[in-house]
Amino acid sequence: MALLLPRISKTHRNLWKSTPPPIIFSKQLTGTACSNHYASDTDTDPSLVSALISIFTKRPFSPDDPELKTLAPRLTTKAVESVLNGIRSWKTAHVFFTWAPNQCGYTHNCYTYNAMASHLSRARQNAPLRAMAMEVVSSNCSLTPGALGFFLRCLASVDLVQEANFFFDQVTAKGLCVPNSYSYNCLLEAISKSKSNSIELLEMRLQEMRDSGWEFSKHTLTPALQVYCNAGKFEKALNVFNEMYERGWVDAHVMSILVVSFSKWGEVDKAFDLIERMEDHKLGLNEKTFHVLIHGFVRQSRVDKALQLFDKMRKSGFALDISLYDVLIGGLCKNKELEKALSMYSEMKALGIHADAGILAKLIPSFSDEVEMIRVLEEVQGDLDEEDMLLLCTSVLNGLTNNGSIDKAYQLLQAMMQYESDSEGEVDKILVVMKRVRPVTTNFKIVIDGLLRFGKFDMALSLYKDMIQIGCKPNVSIYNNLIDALCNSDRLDESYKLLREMEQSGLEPTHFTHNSIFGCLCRRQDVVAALNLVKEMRACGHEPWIKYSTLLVKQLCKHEKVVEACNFLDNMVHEGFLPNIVAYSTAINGLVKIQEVDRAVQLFQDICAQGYCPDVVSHNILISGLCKAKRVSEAESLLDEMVMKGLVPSVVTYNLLIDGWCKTSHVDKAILCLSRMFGEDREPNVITYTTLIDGLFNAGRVDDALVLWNNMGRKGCAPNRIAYMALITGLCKCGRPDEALVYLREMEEKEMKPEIFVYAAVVSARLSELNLPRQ
DNA sequence: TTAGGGTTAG
Repeated sequence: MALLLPRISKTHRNLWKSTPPPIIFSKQLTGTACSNHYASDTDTDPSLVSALISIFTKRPFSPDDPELKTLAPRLTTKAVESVLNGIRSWKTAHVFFTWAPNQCGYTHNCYTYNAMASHLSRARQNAPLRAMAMEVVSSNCSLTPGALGFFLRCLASVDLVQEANFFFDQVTAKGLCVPNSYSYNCLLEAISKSKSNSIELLEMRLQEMRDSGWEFSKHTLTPALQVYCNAGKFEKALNVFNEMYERGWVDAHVMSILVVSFSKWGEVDKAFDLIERMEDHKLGLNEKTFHVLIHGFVRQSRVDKALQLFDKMRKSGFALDISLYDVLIGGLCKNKELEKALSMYSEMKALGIHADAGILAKLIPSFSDEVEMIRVLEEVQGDLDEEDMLLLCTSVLNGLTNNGSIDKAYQLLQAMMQYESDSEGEVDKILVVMKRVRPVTTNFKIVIDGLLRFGKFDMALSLYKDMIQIGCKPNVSIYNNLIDALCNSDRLDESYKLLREMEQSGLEPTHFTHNSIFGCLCRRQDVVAALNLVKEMRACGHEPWIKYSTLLVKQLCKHEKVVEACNFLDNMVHEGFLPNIVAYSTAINGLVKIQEVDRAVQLFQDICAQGYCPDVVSHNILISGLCKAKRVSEAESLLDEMVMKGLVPSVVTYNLLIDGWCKTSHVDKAILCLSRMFGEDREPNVITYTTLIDGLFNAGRVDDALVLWNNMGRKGCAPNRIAYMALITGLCKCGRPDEALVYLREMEEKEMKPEIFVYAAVVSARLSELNLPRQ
């Protein structure tokens, strides 16, 4: 392709460089190009042009108008161009444009094509524009590079980017045009408007330009920057920007491309910073960019910056329209900044901008009381159609439900259900308004959800039945919420009934539906039903939530049904749902709790062999079991094993061992364990200290216990109720009731309530001191 | 709308 392009002399190139193309379509472009080309034409006869315009715009238009026959022989391309530019309607222009080449001796040229193309692109008439591009090529119409650029811009302005590329290639291949850098820049601008990633195409065209000796200008690099920004290619975009910066080509348009891109990339602060730097250089954003940025900032949940931008826009004197208020009020409502939203609403009213249903729907839930919400609805109802009224009614129902006025919402929905019924004699005006709107599924969902939130399950169920009654179909979400709420109150039969109704109505249960019921069965410890449901879930490809499986295991273990718990886990494996380490740890803990330590160890080893990697908590559970069984040395070996595996023992791990050593009368080993904690940089907690203090008292080492108590305080570890109770009972056990009493008072001063046995210990110790003779 | 659960002291 590049071979078709002639080498251009340096002076010629510089000419193009010094006259950059205008950014926006301009009549001047068409005019200038035309007058140059048709310098030899006789001047257009104004009477001919006005006569043609008059005939073609006259209603009814008749192609057989005798005057046309006399005018036809005088037709020139220049006249056709003037007529096309003088007609307002694209359709009329098209009729004239089609009529002209049927006249003897007349053929369109590139300027008449462009005049028509301009009409079609402004009217967004893509199909005829596309057809015209093909016609230009097939009719072998020559184009100047400027005319080619203009046509490309027409195509690009209606997103016919592929067509623009194809057209460019066709006219160059057929030799109808020798494109220059301007034509290329127009093509690049078209490419930069493409919605799809067009980096490859851009780079290909840039290479073609280089190969043909065309110099790059601001108008070459601006679309390049746009393409890289659109594709999120930061590095490449930065390179282009730097080049533009060095050449002094950065202008407000270039900056706007960057600002909008930063906004799209979520870098709102950077975008804002850039805007402020633009202001320092007296570069302003245009109205469209302000709009794009305000919408973009709100989309990025940065209403703060959007508001600041809105303020700048206001100060720059731009018109503030409803769409801006809409997006800002929407953003503020979403952020729960209701006061600000309402103040924007007042501001827009003061400016004489009428809020539409969309804005009102966003605002209604911000009103604090139901009277106000309902008043807005009553006020605007005369001006709105049914669709808008439905939007507002939905918003009112939402607002009432969120405000806790669920009964009012229920009452209004009941009124909507009496759609178009007789309202004569109705006292409550709002009910009359509501009866004019037919309720839809969303309305039922809002009120049913509200009722469920307030625990009014029976009302919710009855509303569900009502909606079916009036022919409104419940959706998945309504079924899920009803089923979940019923399951949470253990109303299992009704949940199953709804599940079946859901399936019969053609709706597929989701994993949430199934898991609601699965959770209920697990809470009930109904292993058989749970496994049956799991089979059903497997058929649907739904995975049972592990938290419920674990819950079932825990419940079974709590009731000493550890064997059943283990069997359940085996069955889950059989169904293809592998329990995780947490579920297994729960079962291991169950075994520990019924003193089946060997079986606990066995299960632990089994799952290790299956490839599970028990974590710190799983190890702690086993260590706790071994300690309780007084197999503390084995427990300590397990600690070493953990470390070898790369696990970092937790405070709980050490606490368990300290307790183990204390309870087996090896307090010194427990103290060693505490030192090990310090060595490992593991901060002991109140449980560590309490455990050891209790151990020291039991070993009769009162002073050591008291030293540790004081150390604990010094280390900033505040004793809690259990720690105090251990200290007091410990002192009593060691025959120091007076000191015990001091700490008991201290404990009471801190408003910690001791258990009865603490008082009993003090009393008992006191009595021992008295050494009363046995009766 | 939806997960993540299991271990320690008197």
